Amino acid sequence: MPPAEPEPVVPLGDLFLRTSRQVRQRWAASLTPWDLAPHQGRALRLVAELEPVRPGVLAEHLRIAPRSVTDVVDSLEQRGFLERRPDPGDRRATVLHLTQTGREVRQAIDVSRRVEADDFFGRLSGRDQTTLRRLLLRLAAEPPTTSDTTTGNAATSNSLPEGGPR
Amino acid sequence: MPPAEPEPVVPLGDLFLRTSRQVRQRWAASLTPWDLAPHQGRALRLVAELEPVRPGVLAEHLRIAPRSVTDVVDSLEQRGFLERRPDPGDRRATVLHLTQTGREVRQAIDVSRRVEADDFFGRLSGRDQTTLRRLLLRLAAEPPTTSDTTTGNAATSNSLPEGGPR
DNA sequence: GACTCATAGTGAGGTAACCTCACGAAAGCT
DNA sequence: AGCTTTCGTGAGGTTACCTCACTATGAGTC
Repeated sequence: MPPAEPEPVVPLGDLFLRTSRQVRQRWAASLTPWDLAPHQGRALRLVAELEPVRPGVLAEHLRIAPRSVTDVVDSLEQRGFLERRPDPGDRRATVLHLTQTGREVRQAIDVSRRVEADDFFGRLSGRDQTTLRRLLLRLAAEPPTTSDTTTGNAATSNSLPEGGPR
Repeated sequence: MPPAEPEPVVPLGDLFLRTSRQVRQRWAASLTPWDLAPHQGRALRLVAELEPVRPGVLAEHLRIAPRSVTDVVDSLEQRGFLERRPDPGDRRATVLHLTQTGREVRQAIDVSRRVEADDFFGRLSGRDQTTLRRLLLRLAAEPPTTSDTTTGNAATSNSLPEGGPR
């Protein structure tokens, strides 16, 4: 037999990324009615989740530099989705609160998002969805080993202070 | 107990995105030895795949505007990974070819990439990997619904001409 | 209570990856 | 021949990030 089949098997990683792009597209689509960028959506959700939260903490959760959070918060505050209040316990600090509008929008997005997800993953049977969840949980679970390349920095869970190479 | 539990079950979409972030991180890591950005890696791979390819076509595959391809190509040409040659059949046009270096780098990245993927997905049993592939294939398969613009293009959806809302 | 050092948020200014618009050169149609 | 389209790119804009430097405050030490 001559040379083996070219084996056009798509590598798992490629497949995964290709699929995730669709998921991201849908998530972005859930935001368009409010004309929000994905990163704003993420911030909104996090603020809702951590409700009285300081910008610095938000920065950690978003994995961006504190300075960048200022901008995101600016944009959301300007839109009336959240507001800055002085932190009663520390006069250097600020705490972020959702406004009523912000809360409503957040919820509406959440619904739309869930609808999108159900639609997308609904193409799998219930059993398959459960399986997928199990597999993903296992993959997402542990910050995998090291296999570190560039300067022994903590690879995967890279906290924000490092200005990662973009 | 009146109000039901908040059900802290992570939505599938979230889980998926969270996992995909790790995959992307690894893919980016495969590129750092050559100091390439992900979008450069993608371009390199595509050029290798379509070998004598015109910038415009590359733009479609990358789903970015033709003008943006010029920049990407500039950067890769400057690094000596590919070169522009006049298109013999159309003197307005240009065709892109990988250089020898480009070809080598492309291949090295490919290997590194596969290693990363194996490492990551290796946390699943062989059976589970097969299952995952099956599920992903089903999800990635058909660009569900949505009005198709350019007839049955294999593309996921949105071809480039639309400047998406950013 | 004053000294020192760390921390919170932000102004100034930079970069990278995109974008649109406009344009010259060549191609294609009639 | 003209008219229209297509190819790639110059010019200039936007966005989402970044670092550095700074003020105001807090916390620890004497």
